[in-house]
Amino acid sequence: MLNTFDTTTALMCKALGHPARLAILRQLLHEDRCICGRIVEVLPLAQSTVSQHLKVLRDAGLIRGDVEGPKTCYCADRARLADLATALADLLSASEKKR
Amino acid sequence: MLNTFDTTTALMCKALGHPARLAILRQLLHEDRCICGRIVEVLPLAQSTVSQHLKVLRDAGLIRGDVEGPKTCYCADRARLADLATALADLLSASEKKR
DNA sequence: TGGTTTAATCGTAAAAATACGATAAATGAT
DNA sequence: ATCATTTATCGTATTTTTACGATTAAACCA
Repeated sequence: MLNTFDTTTALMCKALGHPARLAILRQLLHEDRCICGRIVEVLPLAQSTVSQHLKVLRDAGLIRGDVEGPKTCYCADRARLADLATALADLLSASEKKR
Repeated sequence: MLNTFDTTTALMCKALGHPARLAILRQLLHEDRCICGRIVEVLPLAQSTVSQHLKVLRDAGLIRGDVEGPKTCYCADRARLADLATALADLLSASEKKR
């Protein structure tokens, strides 16, 4: 009754299920690439908290982070986000067929 | 930096951010309408727990529940789910334009 | 009316999430 | 080599989530 689809989709949804993380993702989509410090500037949260949120997003596969010297440059994984949007749309369309 | 979009979208994502709730939604999409007891049959969770998950989904606007005598008949709000899929897709396409 | 069925709510325990400051680790600059 | 910058991680307190059994409330049936 709960399958792989559920757990991976739920993981992504869960990652987006916090306003701060959604804001972080939007920031990354907007600026394309940015370092942790930039996000700390924009959000009213401590550096350690932002770092924690970035980890959640990364673990869900929604963003990637390249270490560049002492900095880490983050960017959104657009394909994964597209996958999620598709997964939700598919959930709907699969059930439409049998109506 | 965190707006209405973020909070409402995050609320829906958060509701979907648990495998059991995703399974419940899928069940409702599949069977179109079903009562709480039916979901309890399908999931390995206690009645009170299922009821709690149904409340979370309802508060997020993803499902609706009609009281029918002693039973409550739940159904998925397809429009809201479509809205979420669209919101995520828009998030992407809005950022594509400026690349 | 009394008993049954159904679902919500209450109370509660355990686990997870959230936020922070402090610290550590790594790199770059002087 | 030392110092500054940047980010991850640690430790921790607080809040929230999750799950359960027990109880309540409402409606139906006999």
